Amino acid sequence: MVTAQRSTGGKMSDQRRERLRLEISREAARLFWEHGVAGTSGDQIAEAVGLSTRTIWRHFRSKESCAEPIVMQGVVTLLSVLRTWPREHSLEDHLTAELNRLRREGAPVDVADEMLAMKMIRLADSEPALRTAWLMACDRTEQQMRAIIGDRLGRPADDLDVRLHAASTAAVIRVLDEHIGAAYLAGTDPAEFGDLPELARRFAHAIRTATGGAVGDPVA
Amino acid sequence: MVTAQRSTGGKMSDQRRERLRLEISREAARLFWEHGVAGTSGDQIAEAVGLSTRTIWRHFRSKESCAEPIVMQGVVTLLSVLRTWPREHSLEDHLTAELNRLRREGAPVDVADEMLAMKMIRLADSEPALRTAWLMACDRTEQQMRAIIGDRLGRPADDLDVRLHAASTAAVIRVLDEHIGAAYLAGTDPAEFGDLPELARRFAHAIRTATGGAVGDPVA
DNA sequence: TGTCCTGTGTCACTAAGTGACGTACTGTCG
DNA sequence: CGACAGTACGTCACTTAGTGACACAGGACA
Repeated sequence: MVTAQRSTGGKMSDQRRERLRLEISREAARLFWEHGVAGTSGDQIAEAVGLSTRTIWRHFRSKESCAEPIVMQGVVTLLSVLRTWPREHSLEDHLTAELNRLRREGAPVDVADEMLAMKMIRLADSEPALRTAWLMACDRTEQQMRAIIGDRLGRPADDLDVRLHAASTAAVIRVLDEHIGAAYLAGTDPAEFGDLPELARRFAHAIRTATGGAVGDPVA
Repeated sequence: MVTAQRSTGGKMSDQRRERLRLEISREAARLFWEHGVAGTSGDQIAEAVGLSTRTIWRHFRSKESCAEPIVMQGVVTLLSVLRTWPREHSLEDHLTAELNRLRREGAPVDVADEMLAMKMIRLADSEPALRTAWLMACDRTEQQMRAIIGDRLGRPADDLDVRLHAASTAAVIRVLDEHIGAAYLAGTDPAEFGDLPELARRFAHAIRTATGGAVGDPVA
């Protein structure tokens, strides 16, 4: 009976674990933003989230890494949209349609979380510790892009070309995220980014360029 | 005591500072490889390089970051070659010519350092702490690529397109480095990578693809 | 009900990293 | 040459990130 996954056992589900990590991350990010990373202790994070300090270290390997889940929230939407990209659609069409649909039906991630993510990325400019967290989050993005692109190109995820395309794709997503987040926090008119089709077009164009056109078109 | 030649002036020159950081990094990397990161203490690094532990923390903000300089040695050659890329040459031609010239005249970086760099990148697969160091080194690569590409395209280094191209370029350099390093450490025949023109061609092609052709051709 | 199993709290402990202060060396000005 | 200024380094006390060990609570399952 080892084969079937014990979904409802005494063991904490992965989903629940992720939710807890996200909750810790939220409080940590808030404190980081208010008092800086150096000015925030593990004890403070633990107290803010209502857990013992020991439990914090059971869920995160370091203080900086507490920021990773919330920082990932800045790209999970895009990632989940890419994961459902049908082979017969172009990148532009799919992104536009899905982002529009999400806007209508309500985004899966909290707006406050996205704000926190932007703040962390902003803070990463001056705090090397947070920069590592952001880069690690982008690294995980890249891993997922390998699966998505590998699947789309009909090649293994560890194929060299797939890895190259995934790395470039993750890189441009990161840069666009940094750019948009910085502009947003700087007070640029949100309407400028509110135009979903334009936003989708920019992401799609950047990804298409970064992969030399290998990722973007419909595939047979 | 290390008592390295501190010949010039009251203030330590940036070059001397970098040399010292590299020396510390070498010992740290060697210890990380032999005993793992967790199995290496700051005291051990200090003793190995002949400095006090306090001085180690004056030069590095954390234990993991001690690996950054040596890990950077894996890309400094390529970076320095790219920095001297004349506008009227194609990427392929310049890379081939320069890498050949370096091979003839003797490489600027120690072979042992490159081996250590590969080992660190390898170790980064299993040690998250080292992965952050590797990613931070790649991040610095990206900063330098912004200057190189911005200069070549005749646009400011913080231009969005320049940043996108730089990010993609740094990403493919990273992936190729990981790929070649892993193969090398796995015992693949070095002759396979010893073919400089072929290696240069692969890097050039990857960069050209990752920038949609914007980086690679001669410019007027 | 009793027995696993797992997540968490408590406490003692190791080690990463910092602050403060003293010292030795080096170049500079008189 | 000698006093001065600046900087890198050593020493030591100290804070805090992070771990190991063990006990306890609560839910699943017989």
